[in-house]
Amino acid sequence: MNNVMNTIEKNILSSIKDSLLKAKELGEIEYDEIPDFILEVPREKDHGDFATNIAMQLTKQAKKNPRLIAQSIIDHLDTQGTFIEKVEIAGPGFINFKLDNSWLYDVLKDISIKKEKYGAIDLGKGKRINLEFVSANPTGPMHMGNGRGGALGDSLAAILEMAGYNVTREFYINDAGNQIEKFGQSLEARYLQLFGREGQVPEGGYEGEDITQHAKKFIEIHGDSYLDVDAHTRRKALIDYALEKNINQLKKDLKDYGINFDVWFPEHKLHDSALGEAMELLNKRGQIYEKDGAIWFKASDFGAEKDEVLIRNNGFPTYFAVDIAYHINKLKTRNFDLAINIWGADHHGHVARLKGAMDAVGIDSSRLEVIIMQLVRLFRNGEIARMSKRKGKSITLSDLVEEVGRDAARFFFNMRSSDSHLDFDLDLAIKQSNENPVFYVQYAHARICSILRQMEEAGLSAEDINQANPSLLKEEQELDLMRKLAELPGEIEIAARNLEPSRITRYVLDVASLLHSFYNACRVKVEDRELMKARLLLISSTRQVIYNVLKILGISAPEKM
RNA sequence: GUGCCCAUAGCUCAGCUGGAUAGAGUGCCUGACUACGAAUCAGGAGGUCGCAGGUUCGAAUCCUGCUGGGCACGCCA
Repeated sequence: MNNVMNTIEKNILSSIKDSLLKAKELGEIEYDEIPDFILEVPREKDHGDFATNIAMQLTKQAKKNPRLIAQSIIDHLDTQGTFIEKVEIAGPGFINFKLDNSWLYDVLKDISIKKEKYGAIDLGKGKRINLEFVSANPTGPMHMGNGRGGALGDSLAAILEMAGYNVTREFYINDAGNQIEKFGQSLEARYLQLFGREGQVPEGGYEGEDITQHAKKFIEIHGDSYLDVDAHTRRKALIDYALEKNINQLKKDLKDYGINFDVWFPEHKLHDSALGEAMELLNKRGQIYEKDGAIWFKASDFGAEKDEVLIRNNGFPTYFAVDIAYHINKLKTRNFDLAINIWGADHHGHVARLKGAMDAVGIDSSRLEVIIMQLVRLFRNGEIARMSKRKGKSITLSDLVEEVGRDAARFFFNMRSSDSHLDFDLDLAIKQSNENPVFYVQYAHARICSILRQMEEAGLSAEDINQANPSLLKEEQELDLMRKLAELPGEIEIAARNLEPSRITRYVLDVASLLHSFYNACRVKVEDRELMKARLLLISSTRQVIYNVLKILGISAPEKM
């Protein structure tokens, strides 16, 4: 999908390259290869619409002052058929391109045609991505880390889809293994205790009130019928009951949070055959050995710090072994082009060995991307809040959504880049004022909708607006706003390449800010009917861009507030 | 002790593969509603980019060392 800005960049780049060739033929600039250089939108408006550092990058090869090189390039630059109006040398040797404003008018047309699709690019070319995120343990409720991971993952999925990838949102259900064992033992302990029998929550087990609640509810259904059966049967019944309830609760909480997964992948599926096949594969390739009664993977041969146990001396597989089988399933069995995992910082030590394991079984580990997300701290009254005041226990994701709302929660979690620690200010998130950035953006959207509603009073239809003449828009605030709207496809590309949704959050804040500036500087409802139509087209396009971005972020775009 | 992440305005953070005078929000100060939503806008003050070296036309950005904080180093997940 081509877009206005992209086309212009391509044209300027090819003009520069043509000019360089001519300069070379004339002996003005010597070079073997064109070095890497940048064509960017400069931060300073005085530096034009686009700028390049090509002349500075050529100094070494050309052995010439960059400003002289820049002059040669400009001398031979063919600007026919481009929007370039003026070219200047600036600073140490930048070449600044000032464009005719008419390119911005094309952007408005582009938006009015593409609508919800404006911003879409074909970077991904339909490549299949498996994006696994949240994957909270089904042994209890979700916490802040799951909230951040959920917001990050879902928005990243939307960005990648916008960038032309085919994305599967996946949740891995840890419904097997050691922690489920502990879960069962904890449930059993409470079950027995409720009948006055001896019961002990195991070391590292689950002490939370929710475990007791499960046991009580279980008793309401099954009474004492599991009191005198063997422990294995009793635990299995308790686990089956509580796990299903917890998983259903996870699904409900995530849905309330605006996240819908395509695949819920249960760990127990891997224990049938995938795990054995993975072990066999590693064995055939000579990547495992036995020591102290356990089976080890030679992870240190593949960039990890040390070797890792796959099968414990009690015969049970480790989490790591199952994870290897899971990622073989993703990248080989299901053959995704790329698997992206979002993990909390406390799992970062796992990255090198899992990538190593992929290489060891012959899967290119660059097909596995792990986003490490730093931890979240909640603040209330300027202090770290760990406990819910009302419930007296740790604050869950559903507590947070209940308190601040889904929009604020998702916006705040996507305001910071994933590798920076996130301080979540609860007081700010619930504030319905100008201090709260999520309201700032939503207000811009509602404000536009309000004006558009009044459009009919002026006897104008959406049709009339789309036929408006944008070249009437000449005010500084109008041009600035249009320039920003033009950047959306480029922002999507950078966010997709860097796997960084927070970039989009900041972008939409900029759009809202420029809209408000425009609004305060220019009236939309003016006497001049043609100008009014053009301005309506501008705000209607702005509304579309805000809407598209908020949709990516999973945040509502209210028409009234 | 070893590895990974972080350190930029009073506070919370941007700064895309090295580029021009380091930006935004918030807080503080001064202004703007008889006009489309003031949940808004315009302006001002506020910096040794943790410290010290190095690489080069150019470093907040890359390299090395140090300081301070987070996380991880288990036959847990």
